[in-house]
Amino acid sequence: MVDDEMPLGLCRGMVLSLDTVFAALADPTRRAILSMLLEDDMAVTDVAEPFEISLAAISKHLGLLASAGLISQEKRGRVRWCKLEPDALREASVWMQGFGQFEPVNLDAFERFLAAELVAPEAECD
Amino acid sequence: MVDDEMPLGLCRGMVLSLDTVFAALADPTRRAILSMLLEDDMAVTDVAEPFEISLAAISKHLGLLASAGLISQEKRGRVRWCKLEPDALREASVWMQGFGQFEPVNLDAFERFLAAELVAPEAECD
DNA sequence: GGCATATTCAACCAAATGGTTGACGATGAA
DNA sequence: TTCATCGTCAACCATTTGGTTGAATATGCC
Repeated sequence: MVDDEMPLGLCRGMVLSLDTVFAALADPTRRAILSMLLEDDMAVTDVAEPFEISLAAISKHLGLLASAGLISQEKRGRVRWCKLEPDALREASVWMQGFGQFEPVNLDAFERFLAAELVAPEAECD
Repeated sequence: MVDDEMPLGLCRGMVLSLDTVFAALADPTRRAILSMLLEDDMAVTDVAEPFEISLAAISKHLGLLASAGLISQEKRGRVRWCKLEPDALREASVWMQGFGQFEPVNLDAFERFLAAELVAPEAECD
């Protein structure tokens, strides 16, 4: 596809961050990691602790999140600290707003959502 | 992974819609299609017209968007009309806005440095 | 130095993804 | 009826993804 022919101003390089951000968010393990980092910064090992997959797999997930800009990582001593970077979501969020006249910026809705989808394993999750 | 041990209430089947919605949004062709449908409903052939990939590939993309709930498809005559369903974005949008809204608790100098350093170069997209 | 801990790397694997082509069913038009 | 159009299906292919394991690298501690 040639840029001139691309619909609605899409052009290569511009969409890369949307690609990577949305792809990063498409995985439930990575979303769970982001939720954990919402509480506090964490070391890689501690991030991995609740999951059953290998540490190497978690390390890959963290690398992907970092390359999408959703987290940052800083090595102090032998521990690599992972920190949420919520700003990276802004571009994607703005993109999504373009499609909706959803009620914008509703933190109540978010908290309800977290309650329902993230922090409530009791819901028939036998 | 056993559900009991899953962090933050993740359990299978529950997060499926976020998975599929974000995965659908992770592809630039599909986002372009959604942008086109923002203007008006379109037939599959017309959706495919600006792209260089095959009609079959576009058909697959549309099927994926439909299964994610982001569009609906209705066959009238021999034409299948595609229609944007922006409501499907609401859940994902709420999820993202929640993260974006959290004022970073511990935004220190290092992170600010990273943010400045890693900001994508302004893509001049006419 | 020697050992344990923290994390990544490299090689591999299975499954999913995004694309192709050609055949096919369904529909509208001549 | 015959033909062109609309769209999907099936089979295939290359690449990416998400996982594994085992080795390697860094760092902290005794």
